[in-house]
Amino acid sequence: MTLRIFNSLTRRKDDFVPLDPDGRRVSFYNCGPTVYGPFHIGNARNFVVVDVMRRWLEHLGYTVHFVQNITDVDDKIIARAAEEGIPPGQLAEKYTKLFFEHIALLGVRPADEHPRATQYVEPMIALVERLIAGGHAYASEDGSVWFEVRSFADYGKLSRKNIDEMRQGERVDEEQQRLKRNALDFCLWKAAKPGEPAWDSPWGKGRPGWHLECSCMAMKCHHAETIDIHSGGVDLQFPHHENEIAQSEAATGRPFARYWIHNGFLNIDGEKMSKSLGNFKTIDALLALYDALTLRHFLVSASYRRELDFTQENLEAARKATRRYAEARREAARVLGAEPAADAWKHSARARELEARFAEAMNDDFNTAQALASLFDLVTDLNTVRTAVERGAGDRGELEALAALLDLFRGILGTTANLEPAEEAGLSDISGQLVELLIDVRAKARRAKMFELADDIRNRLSGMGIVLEDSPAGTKWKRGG
RNA sequence: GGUGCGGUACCCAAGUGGCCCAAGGGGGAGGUCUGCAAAACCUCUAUUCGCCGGUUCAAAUCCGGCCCGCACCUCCA
Repeated sequence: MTLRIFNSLTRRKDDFVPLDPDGRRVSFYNCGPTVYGPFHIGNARNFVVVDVMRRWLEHLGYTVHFVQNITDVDDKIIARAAEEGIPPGQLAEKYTKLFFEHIALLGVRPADEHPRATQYVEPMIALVERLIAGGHAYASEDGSVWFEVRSFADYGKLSRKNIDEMRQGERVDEEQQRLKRNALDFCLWKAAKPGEPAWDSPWGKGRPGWHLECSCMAMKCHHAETIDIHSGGVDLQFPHHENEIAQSEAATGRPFARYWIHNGFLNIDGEKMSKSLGNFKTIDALLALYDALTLRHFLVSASYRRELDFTQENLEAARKATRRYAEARREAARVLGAEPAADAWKHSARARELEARFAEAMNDDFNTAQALASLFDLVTDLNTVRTAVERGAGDRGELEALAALLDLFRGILGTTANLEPAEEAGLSDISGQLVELLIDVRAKARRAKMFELADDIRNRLSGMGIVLEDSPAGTKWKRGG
């Protein structure tokens, strides 16, 4: 069973075979954030789905070298810094820090490397010189350097755009048009205006163009001119990734990336979420409404290529779905008393069957939506076996196996217990003790068949957000409901 | 104008030639358990996959036409 990846370059699901002769090492590059503000849940979708892909590749036994850049110098950063009255570098630093904090809240692991554009200016300049030497780029009178699109025959191969059919001249900067030979030519090196962050270059003071960074850092960090996987949102397909291909391949004469992965947009109430539309939701704002497990589950509940609509109803459904497996796992832990061995699932035929279904789904272009079907079937079995064990009739080994398998699935999707809301938290020690006291009083009332009193206690606690659940083993309580 | 994506039950969402009278989640209905609830479990909730034709022994899946919605061609994950 091999992994198949939908490759934007071929528009097919291609078998995944890494370039590494041993077939073990995988070079993976994801376009990271431009740190001019906090990222939003739409950006988070990319970070999360790519995190899941990375985890799956590792699960399959690959050694993944995962690189995600941080664009810490760019027009928007400069503009925003001016608004806030602080140096651009300081603004970038602030939001870089916030980026790491926010991905951590969503359970997204940091990349193996997070190169920053400002640390790679030297090799970027070298790349520009190489392109000029090869006749693919030219400097304009202001000290900027442009990539000459018509010099690269394959231009448009990723986004299937034909240079002649594009709406040339529409919405273009007039000043830039004057400097460029062709409207589609894009900036490799941008001449600095006074006061802007700038580096010395053969063309004068300036800063690297956005597209250039990714080409340069992808090749540098992977020590290769061809990498295995390159990913980003669909909106980056054109022009960003198209331009990356053009400048990289024009320079090296080799394929730049072998598998191009593009995730679909996250809409909000049916409309595209974006920073420019201003309808975005940041992670900290969202975490006040939904727990991290819910957000992450929601983001993996549909296949990554599809559009996903962020609505209150959808999030509420996701929240309930996560409670289903979180609760099941907690109950299993309670009954088991000890953590199962990580590979305990291998001892159960049923678990192996569920694992095979999960793997089949994930190998089919990271189909997390379908993988979840296997996860939920597992949850049903887990609950059934757990109930049986509680009644002294079930197979403990089976319970351990299923619990271990649930951990495995959640580990791959990243919908792990550490993202769960702390349901029993939020009450001070004394309040918790008072709840216990009321439960004891109620138990006595029930034994005395004083059901009216018992129900009154339960109802009033429920009114305070404390839910009681009776079972043969005693009464449990939790917050919410 | 060009290039793509999508339309599957009340909602979300897999499935892209026979395993599909269509997975899974949410919601709803009934049941088991329970003093009653809750939770859990069981059953039911699309003979049908935007519409119309066609190909095929066989189509949600392929082809053609049409109707809707969305994105990209400009910074954007």
